[in-house]
Amino acid sequence: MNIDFGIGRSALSEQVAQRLEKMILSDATQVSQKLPSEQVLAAGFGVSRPVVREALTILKERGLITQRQGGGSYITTPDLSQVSQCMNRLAMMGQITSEDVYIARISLEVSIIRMAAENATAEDVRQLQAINDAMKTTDGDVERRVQLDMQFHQQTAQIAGNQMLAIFLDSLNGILSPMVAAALKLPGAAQDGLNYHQRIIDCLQRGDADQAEEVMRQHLTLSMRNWEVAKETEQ
Amino acid sequence: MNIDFGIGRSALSEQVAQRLEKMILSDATQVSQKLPSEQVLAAGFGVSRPVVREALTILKERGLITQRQGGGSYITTPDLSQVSQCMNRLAMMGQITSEDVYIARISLEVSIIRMAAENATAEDVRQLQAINDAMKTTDGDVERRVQLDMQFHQQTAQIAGNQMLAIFLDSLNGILSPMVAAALKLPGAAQDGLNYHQRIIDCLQRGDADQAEEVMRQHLTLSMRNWEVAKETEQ
DNA sequence: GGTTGTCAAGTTGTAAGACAAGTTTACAAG
DNA sequence: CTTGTAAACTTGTCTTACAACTTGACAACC
Repeated sequence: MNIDFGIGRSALSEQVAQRLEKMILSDATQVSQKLPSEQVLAAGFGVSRPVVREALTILKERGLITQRQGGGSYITTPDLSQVSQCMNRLAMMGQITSEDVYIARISLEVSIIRMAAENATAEDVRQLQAINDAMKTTDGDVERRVQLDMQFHQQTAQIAGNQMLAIFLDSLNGILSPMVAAALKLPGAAQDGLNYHQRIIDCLQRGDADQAEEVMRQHLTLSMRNWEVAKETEQ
Repeated sequence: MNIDFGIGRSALSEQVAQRLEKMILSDATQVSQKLPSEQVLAAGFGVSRPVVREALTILKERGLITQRQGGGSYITTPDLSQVSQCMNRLAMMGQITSEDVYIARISLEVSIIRMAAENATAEDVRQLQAINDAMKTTDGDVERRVQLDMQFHQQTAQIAGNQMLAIFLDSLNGILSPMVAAALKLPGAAQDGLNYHQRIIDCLQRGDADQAEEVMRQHLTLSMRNWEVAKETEQ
């Protein structure tokens, strides 16, 4: 055995993974297609089955394939939440500061709300209103309140209709959630948030992008200040 | 053997990976610390060595550890480029449209250049000028020209001083590069870009954030139009 | 003919043992 | 104290084996 298919002798599994990834990414029409069995792949690449398994584990982690025991390996499209998970790890390892995240949030959402105001339909406005109404009935349940809050802002990104910006915003949620939760502890902050949301909804209904942008900027700037204060008092 | 440490019987390696990840992320001070050997881990979790190896492969893919043959496994901080790689895969698999990416770019860079104008030092301006000067001497070499172009914009993000926005912008580069390269094929586009860059540099030197924002928006909007035209003529 | 139950083949998940390749450590020689 | 070497340790790969699960075909039955 040990037939050499042009693969060097170090980091074998990495190289096999790279080859397979190239094959998969080269043609997006292959989604849901079945991969050859691990045995066949091992024979084809001239390596052992464990090496192929490691390569497939890497691809699985990258979201390019899914495996079912006894079923086989199938090509899939990566999940959008991967970016978010990546970001959370970066934050956990101290690579990103909370201030930067919040400032980035403001930049993103100001752009998003402008686009949302230009695109919003009556149905869109109704959904936002429903979320904001639900937030009014969460007295005490901070976790639920924060969840709905995030959902409100994520919904504006959906209305804006830009997938890229939606992914960016989503990638901040994991880091933002505890910060928003802390900011909500300040007296009046919860009601303030509701009011701002309502004003934003009204802007979207009128299609007033300029005003929506201004209100959102105020809303998030104040929210960031609240978080800073809450952080100080905790220490 | 087969001692049960509380881990179920399906997706063993996933569960081991999750446990190890929690241990690693729980304390950021453990960076560069050595993990127990695969044998010890296997014994500790009550699983076989291949299972531990798969778990470590997952962590390696997530950038949380590095392994050296004969040396051991060490905890590391994930690379910032991981987000970029993620995004490239999403784009490759057709999850993101090029239009969305370019619009997101404009949103990001408009915010970035404002912050950059407020922070820029004389040294920062000098570096930007150096990049732009280098771009003037790349006649014909489109690849080099695009590379410097991206570097110019990435440098503004560094000047802005927000790590989060810098990561976002960097994550677009892989998708943006071929688009910028296509746009540069139009007559006059290259010279136009240089002029816009120069105007932006001047704004930063004066600390004129409003003007910088306006010029950047013009620059990128025109660049996007050029790409759209170039794309049409190619087909 | 259509449906269903059963079985065999194929596939992934896990285990165990072995060796190769590289690193680290300890110790002895200088 | 330095240096060289050997032993122990660790990761990388291979092989074999079996368990768990899925798929597909085939036969029995309605």
